[in-house]
Amino acid sequence: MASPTVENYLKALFLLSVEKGEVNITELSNLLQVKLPTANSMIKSLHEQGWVSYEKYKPLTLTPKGKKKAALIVRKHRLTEMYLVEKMGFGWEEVHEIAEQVEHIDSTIFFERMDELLGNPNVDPHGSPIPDKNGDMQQKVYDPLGVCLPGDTVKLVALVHSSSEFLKFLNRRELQLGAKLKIESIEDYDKSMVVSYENHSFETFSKDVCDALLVERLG
Amino acid sequence: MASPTVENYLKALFLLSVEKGEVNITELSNLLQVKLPTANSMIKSLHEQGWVSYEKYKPLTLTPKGKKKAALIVRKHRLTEMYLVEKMGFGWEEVHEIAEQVEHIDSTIFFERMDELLGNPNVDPHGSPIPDKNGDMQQKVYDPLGVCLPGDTVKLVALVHSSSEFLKFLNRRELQLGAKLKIESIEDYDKSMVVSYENHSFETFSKDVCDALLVERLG
DNA sequence: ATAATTTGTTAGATTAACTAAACTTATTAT
DNA sequence: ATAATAAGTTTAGTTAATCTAACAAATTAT
Ligand SMILES: [Mn+2]
Ligand SMILES: [Mn+2]
Ligand SMILES: [Mn+2]
Ligand SMILES: [Mn+2]
Repeated sequence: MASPTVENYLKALFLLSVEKGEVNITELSNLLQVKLPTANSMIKSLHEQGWVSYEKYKPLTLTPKGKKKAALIVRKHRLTEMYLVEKMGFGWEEVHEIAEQVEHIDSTIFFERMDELLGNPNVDPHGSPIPDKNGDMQQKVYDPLGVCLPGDTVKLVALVHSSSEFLKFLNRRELQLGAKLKIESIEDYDKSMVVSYENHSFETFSKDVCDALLVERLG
Repeated sequence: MASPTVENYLKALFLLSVEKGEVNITELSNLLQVKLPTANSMIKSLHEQGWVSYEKYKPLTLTPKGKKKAALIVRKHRLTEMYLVEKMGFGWEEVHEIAEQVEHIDSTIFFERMDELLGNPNVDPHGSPIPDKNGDMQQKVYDPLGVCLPGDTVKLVALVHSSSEFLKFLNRRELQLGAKLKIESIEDYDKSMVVSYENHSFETFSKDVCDALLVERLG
């Protein structure tokens, strides 16, 4: 059994390679909040154990075995977040911290029961995909709101990142996944957008926010 | 924050001192499945950190601080077991292993939400008391079925131990907490008892089993 | 092409949790 | 009272995970 520490490294490698492709040790050490030599020596050990492909001074990749292992941890994390929101009434900004711990629980039945009770969801409360039992994850490619045009009607389906600050920002504006947004106008100067949804008319979102909101075009 | 290892030591000390009063290091090391010197050096460290009162060659006791800490871990364990049974549909024989891990999760809101959703239970699925938020646990003193007499009618309220083998034994006989038992007769030779309950008439239980079933007298 | 900067590696140390082996103290049996 | 056994302690050593400091390689800027 891999330790929680090892599991966190594998998960970090997986998530970084999903968003970037290549992973270098500096990014990894930043994400995990450890010093570079710590990550370096852990990588050597992960390499020896067959989780990671590694050559000195080259970028890192997970082996197929490592990738599957990591995906199954991500699965546990995201199922947990979904369970916490759907069955225990937590807000989407509260669940990551808890899931960060629950993901290390070693119990097949526990996560299978969660999955059943949730009706086999394929996305988490932030719209991120949940890998299946084989560790296969299909990452859909969505447009950020930022690339849409005035007059477009879109549905909010996922987020680029899910920091609790960002989630609380969205909470304050009552913006949830599934919301239908209409783009009223775009400010040419700073690319901020004025949008309407539900009972919010003419909310203004900065470019930063727009680029973090992933949408599906409607109609 | 105490590590899971330290938490398991504190919990073990707490549970051993509830059932025996005094704790010696050998029992502790047996329960935790570590060698005697391992437990010995951990005890020195727990002593230095103020969790345990300790003098060489003397039995161990938790300090008030250690006792409270331990009780709150037991609280998390037992709330978890209750949640798994009541809200997730697990059998009482399946939950201990999972709770053994979940008890180490560091999240006030998580366990408070569990407690709420369960309606602030004060016993776990095996009838063991759940310490309150201050770490106070009132251990009720029940009679084992073994001390009852023919003709007595009693209610099963708790178990002396909850090994999954014992729980599966009870499952096979459809005997659950809350069941009303009538003692039909006692075999003088081996002190085994013939009891009736629900739609089970004349089940025979060995002395060992009778001593592990805690009951409340009725009528 | 050389220098400066960034990135990655190695060496040496620390702490937590564990072990086996040797030793000491306490308890029990003769 | 002495010997035997059980219980507890110490010593020396391992592995995992971390750190700081020093060094080396690769990349980027001049
Ligand atoms: Mn998360
Ligand atoms: Mn984690
Ligand atoms: Mn239990
Ligand atoms: Mn535990």
